[in-house]
Parts: sequence; C-alpha cells; structure tokens
Amino acid sequence: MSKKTRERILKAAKEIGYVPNLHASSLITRRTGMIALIMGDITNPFYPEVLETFARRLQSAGKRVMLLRLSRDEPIDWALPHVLQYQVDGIIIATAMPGQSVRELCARAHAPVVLFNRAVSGVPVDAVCCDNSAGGRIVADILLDSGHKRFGFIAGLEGASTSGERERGFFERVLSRTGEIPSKAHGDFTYEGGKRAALTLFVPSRRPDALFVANDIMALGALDALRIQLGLRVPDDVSLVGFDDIAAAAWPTYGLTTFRQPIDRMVEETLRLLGERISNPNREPATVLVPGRLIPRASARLTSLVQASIEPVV
Amino acid sequence: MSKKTRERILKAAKEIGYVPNLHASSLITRRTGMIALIMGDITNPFYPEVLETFARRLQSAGKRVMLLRLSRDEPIDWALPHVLQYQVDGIIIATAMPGQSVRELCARAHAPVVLFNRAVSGVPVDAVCCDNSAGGRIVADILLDSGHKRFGFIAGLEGASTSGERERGFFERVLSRTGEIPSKAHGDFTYEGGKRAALTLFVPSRRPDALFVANDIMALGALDALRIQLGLRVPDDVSLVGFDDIAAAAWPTYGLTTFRQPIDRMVEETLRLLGERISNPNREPATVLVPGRLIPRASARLTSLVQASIEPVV
DNA sequence: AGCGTTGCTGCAAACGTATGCACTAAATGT
DNA sequence: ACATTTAGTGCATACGTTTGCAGCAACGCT
Repeated sequence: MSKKTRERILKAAKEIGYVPNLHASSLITRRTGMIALIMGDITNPFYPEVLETFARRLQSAGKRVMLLRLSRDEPIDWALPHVLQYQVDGIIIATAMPGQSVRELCARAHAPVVLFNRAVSGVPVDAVCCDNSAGGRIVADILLDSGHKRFGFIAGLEGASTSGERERGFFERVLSRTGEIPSKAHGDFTYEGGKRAALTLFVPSRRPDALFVANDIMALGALDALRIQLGLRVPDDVSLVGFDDIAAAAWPTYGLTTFRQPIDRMVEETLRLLGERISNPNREPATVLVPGRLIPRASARLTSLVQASIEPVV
Repeated sequence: MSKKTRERILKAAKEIGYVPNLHASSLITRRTGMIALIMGDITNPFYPEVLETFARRLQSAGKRVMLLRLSRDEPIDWALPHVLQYQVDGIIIATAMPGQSVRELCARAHAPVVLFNRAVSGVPVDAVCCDNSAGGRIVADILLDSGHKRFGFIAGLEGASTSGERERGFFERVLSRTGEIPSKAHGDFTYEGGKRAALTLFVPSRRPDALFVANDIMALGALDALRIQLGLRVPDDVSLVGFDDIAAAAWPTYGLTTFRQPIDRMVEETLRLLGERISNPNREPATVLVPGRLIPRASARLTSLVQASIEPVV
C-alpha cells in the first residue's frame, strides 16, 4: 500500500479511538499473544524477582501475561481449565509443589507447557531447573573443606522437588565424605518456618556447626533465630548457607552465604523452550539444567583455600 | 433442561476435551472476565503483597488477572492501548509514579479505571489511597510526644504522590509544633537508596534524633546504614519509623516501628469501586481514603504514655 | 381426541477480525 | 493505443460462541 493512504487510515483510526479487538482477531489467527504464568507463593522474595523477569521479557516480546496465583493447597488441575478457556499461546508453571497429574494435564492441554524450577521425573515435559543437586554437593564440599564437622539441613515443603534435590546432593556428599547423615528439619519455605526449624535442630545435645538451608528466606529466619533467640555467633559458632540469593541476602546485617540461582538465564531458557514448542509442538521434550554459583559472604566460615577456589562473579 | 441430558452433555464434553472459547463468547457478551493490573516496581516487598491480595480476590471472584509491569521510566500511556486491545473489563493502576496524562487516558479508555495508592488531584477518577498525610502527622506526633528534637525525612521518588503526602503531613506537624522543618534526602523507594539517603542526612553537624522514612524497604536500608556504617544505636541514638509494614519490618533483627497500610482493606475498596463503575459507568468518581495504623516496635523510642495511647492491634 | 406444557433440536443472525478473490482505477511500460 | 503492473475497493467466508425463535416429539391433563 502507499504511504499516503497508510497515514490517512492511521489518522482516522486515532480520531475515532479505534483499537483492534484482539479477541476477534485471535479467533481467526489462533494466536492470542497471551502467556499464562502459574505461580505459587509470591511472598518468598525469590518469586517476585522471577515474576518481574518473566513479565519484563514477555512484555518486550509483545506478549501479555495472564497471572494465576495458586495457593499452597490448590492443585494445578484447578488452574488449567481456566487458562485453556483463554486459548493462551503457552503456559509456564512455576510453583514449587509438584503435582501428581502434571503428565495428563499437559497431554490434555494442547497448549505448550514449560515447567520452571520444578522437576517431574519420567514425565515428558519441557522443564528448566537450576542444578539443585549440584548446588547441594558444592555447598557440602566447601563446608567440609573448611573443616566443619556436624551438619544440619532445613528442608522446604514436604514433596517439593527443589528442596528434595538440594537435600539429596548435600546428603550424598556429606555421607560419602564423613559417613554420617546431617540432621534435618522442615521449614515450609517461609521465614517463620526457617526460624522454627532452626530452633528444633539446635538442641544442646548435638549442635550442628554448619547449617544448609534449602531457601534464602528460611535461612534468614534461621539466622535470626540462631543469633537472637539462641545467642549464637554466625559464623563463629555455626556456618550458615542458603539457596537462591535474594536481595536481602546481600544486606550487611545478614551477609548470607548462598547458592545463587541465575534467574535471568533460567527465564531465558524457559522462554526459549516455550518458543520452540510453540513453533514445533511435536518436538521431543527437553530438560534444561542451568548451573548456579556459590556467593560467599559473611555467614559461613570458609578457609582461604576454599575462598580462593570459588570462581569470582564476573 | 433435565438432569439426565445435562450429565450426558457434560460427559461428552469432557471426553473430547472441550473447553469453551472465551474469546468467541466475549465477542458477543462484551465481557472478558479479565482485569488488567498495572504495577510498577515489584521488588519493593510491599507490592508482592498487594499483587498477591489482588490476585487472590480476583481469582475467587472468577476473574483473570492480566499483569502489566511498568518500568520506572515507562509511562502509563504505553500500557493502555495494549490492555484495551484485550477489552479488559476493568483496569487497576498501582504504580507509585503519577502520570501527567491519566485524565485523558481514562477518558479515552472506555474501560473502568481505579487508581490504587496513587492520588491525582483534581482529576475525576476513582481512587483508593491510604491516608498518607494523616500517617505523616501521626508519626510526627508520637515522635514529638516522646521528646525527639531534630527530625529527618527520607523521601521516595521525586514526584510520587504517596511519598509527597506522607512528607506533607509530617512536615506540617513538625513545623507547627517546633517551628523547624526536618532535614530531607531522597532515597528512590529502594533499600540501597534508603541507605545512601541516611548517610547524607547523618552528617556530624546536625544529626537527627528521629528519622521518618517514606517506605519500609528504604527504612531497612537506612537502619542498616545507621547501625553498621555509622555505628549508631537504634533507638538509643536515633528513632526510626517506616511506612507500609512489610513482613521484614517485624523480623526481630529489625523490629521496625512503622505505619501499616491495611492492604486487605485497600484492595477490597478498590475492587468495590471497580465493580460499581463496571455496573454503572456514569457514576460520580469517588476517592476512598483508608486509615492506617501505627505499629510500635523496637526501632523508635516512645515514652510509655505514647505507647499507651496507640490503639492496640485487635 | 384435543390442548397445553415440557424438553430438546435446528436454524439464523450477530460479535470484530483475517484472508482470499474479483474487480476497478490509476500508473507505467512497450 | 494497448498490455502490464500497482494500489485500492468490495465481497464472501470463516473463527466459536450467544441469543432468540421456530419446530417437533412426548407427556399428562380435561
């Protein structure tokens, strides 16, 4: 078409306040431009960062975000039909809790699905995870190399794959190098839960000198409990390591040593997988394991040799 | 219709995996069941709580949430057309920064709009705000009543109405009771900004003995700066009061005295206004001012008389 | 048998857009 | 002058619902 008429049309459209109706157009094109984002607990500061990253990237790709917020006890099954009614182009599931029926749901849903930070063994679904078990092993190694002897672990929710994998890597390594298994308690991925769990682990009889926490927000709760309620010095009396690297971990009051999940990379990979599946629905499902990195801070006593071995943040 | 056929239909629908296409239905019914939620910075922990509350309530009302995340420098103007294309039933704007053109945008958008925590003077738009200036006055009063003499204030972003109103209430009251105006610095609603602002305010020459911060996350930054970088004792050397009552304010490490914004009430009012405007688009616009409440904690030195005057949380 | 009610099927129009085709008008080429 | 390309208009069909109306069979009632 010619430039002149193009401008004429656009001007007229603006005058009468015309905006195309995407519902009508989506009927024909079979594309809605909407991506559903199913999230669990947003009060854990890790997830606002994830949400933020997804929202920003999807927006700059011209997509809209339909947000589904799932309570701890609401199953994913509940959300799927609602989302499917809107014919979303893709679905990202970023809830920590595993669902028993993800397989059939994904099969039933013709929409492309990618799991974010949520492993489902033996199910052919696209998924992106941080390498949780490697994280657990690395944390075990640096604590062992720095001379710690008695290990404790605070897990998240019973059944959450992320917590489980971190635990597995940590326990395996500690067991193989010391012959003992760490003591363990359950926080429920919350600050208060971490606090409570720390108190149950630190009974006088066998006090850990190193504590690995499945999640930063729980680690902050544990740290407060250790310092304030138990009067312990960190890291002199006990070393503390978390997982995620939320913003508060870097605050000088806490200085939490933690294993960072590279949110940007993980989001990027998630959107890549989603895009590929949208353009080729029959592609073989893939699981992407993104490596994390230890961020040493004040809360863990590490020998200088160990410090030196940690690759610096570029 | 009879029960028997009803069940027969539902069963058949389930078998072939039928889900109604809401885009088609919305063409005819002119209702999409979607509410757009336009938010600014989600990394300030106050907003995930807001988002959480909106999402939960809208979901249980059978509505879907379309989330628009606006960077600090993106104008609202950018988001509106995108949202309108999807014919959302309503729009909730919850960004701290004011827009110059909200008026005409709301006029142009035929969709119902409600502003959350965002005052626009002289513009006929539905809006819900915490009573920010009253909060500022109350904070000034309890600090004055407890014998503080030299006041400081940390503002948020230049031009944010919330910060401005809190400042106004605080300054007016301090001025009328002492004849002096507080010193002032700008954080930008972030932890790091609060830290920097505190450092600029606490030059040796005229150190405040009471600091009011427009926002909890900045207050935490300020608290860390005071304690760790300046070696001051809180509240012995300086009293600190924040605004919002985010979760971290209650952590024992901080124990931040703060003015709580009742998120639940504010969200409820917002949805009520939105609902009313949807059912009656020509209704006179209203501004709802929700009262907040001071939550006394360890970070402010308050006399027992003042303590006793604060109405307890029920 | 005639009548009204009930439960269901079938048909048609409408929502606002995309897509393709036929057609006209204007501009360019030989 | 004629053929060819280019720009634009007009029309029909389709997307998957909602809504209303006409039609039909089965049923119980007088």
